[in-house]
Amino acid sequence: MERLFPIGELARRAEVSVQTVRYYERQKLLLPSGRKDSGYRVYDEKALKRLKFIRRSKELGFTLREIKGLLDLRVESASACGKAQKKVNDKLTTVERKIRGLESLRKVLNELVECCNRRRPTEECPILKAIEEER
Amino acid sequence: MERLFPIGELARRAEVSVQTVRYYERQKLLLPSGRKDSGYRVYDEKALKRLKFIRRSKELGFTLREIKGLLDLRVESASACGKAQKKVNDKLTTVERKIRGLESLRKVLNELVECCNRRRPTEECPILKAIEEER
DNA sequence: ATACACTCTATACTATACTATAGAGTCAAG
DNA sequence: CTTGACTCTATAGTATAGTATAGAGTGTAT
Repeated sequence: MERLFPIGELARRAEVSVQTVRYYERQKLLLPSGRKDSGYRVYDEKALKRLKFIRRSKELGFTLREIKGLLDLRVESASACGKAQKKVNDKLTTVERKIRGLESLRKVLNELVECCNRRRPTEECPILKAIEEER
Repeated sequence: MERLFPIGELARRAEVSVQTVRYYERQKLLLPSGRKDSGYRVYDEKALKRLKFIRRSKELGFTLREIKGLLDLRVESASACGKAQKKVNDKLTTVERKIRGLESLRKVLNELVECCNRRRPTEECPILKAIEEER
């Protein structure tokens, strides 16, 4: 028997607001595990994981629509793994491009720190050099 | 003498709309290099670089406010390099957390592909394993 | 000199992702 | 058995980041 908990606890543990959880439900991103007789939503640990995944993915620059796509990959994988493969590869391409962009930005930020450390503040240190890669 | 070009060419080359360029100007993110007598905006290659930087940063999940912060780092670096160092380090922390999140997501996506390749479609392949790291 | 693409300002509208509020019901500790 | 924190639905409002349109002027190729 897994422990169930109400929306307030879910929201607190995922560090989002209760309204946001209900909003995600309307957007079909996160359904409650069930309802009490009173109508109160109840959630389990899996729902909490899913909500944390949503929050973190948003921080990585995915829209709710894209996040839904990512979560659907899992659902489809059991029944139609082959069909989903192209989708997964598309997501991989996107993720890898984001990683390259961020690594380029990290490099330039590190160069900025170096400029400061070496007391050469008049150097160019151009942050615009970052993320110049073409698609 | 550097070649100057109008807003339409700038927008086309940065792959954004003309309205978006004017919107960024209102948000003080990108000023034209100058104006013609007619009032037409003119831009140079540096402005194009800046606009591309804005577009790419947005794809990496930064808000316009955050992008402004990144671009201001460069401006401040010449005059007050020392003072800006904490800011740069904060940005580095953010960027590195994003990279780790994306690498975790990439790992899970690769596992999904592997599951398909090995014809083991009934495995769990749980995408929820991704991005579980706590802050 | 005219036609057609481009630009100007100002304003209004849209999509996404929340956030707040009202008014009513529920839960649980003392 | 009450009181205070929590939850419910429904609806409205907000912030961000554009997008669209109107009405007027500009640039330039023929």
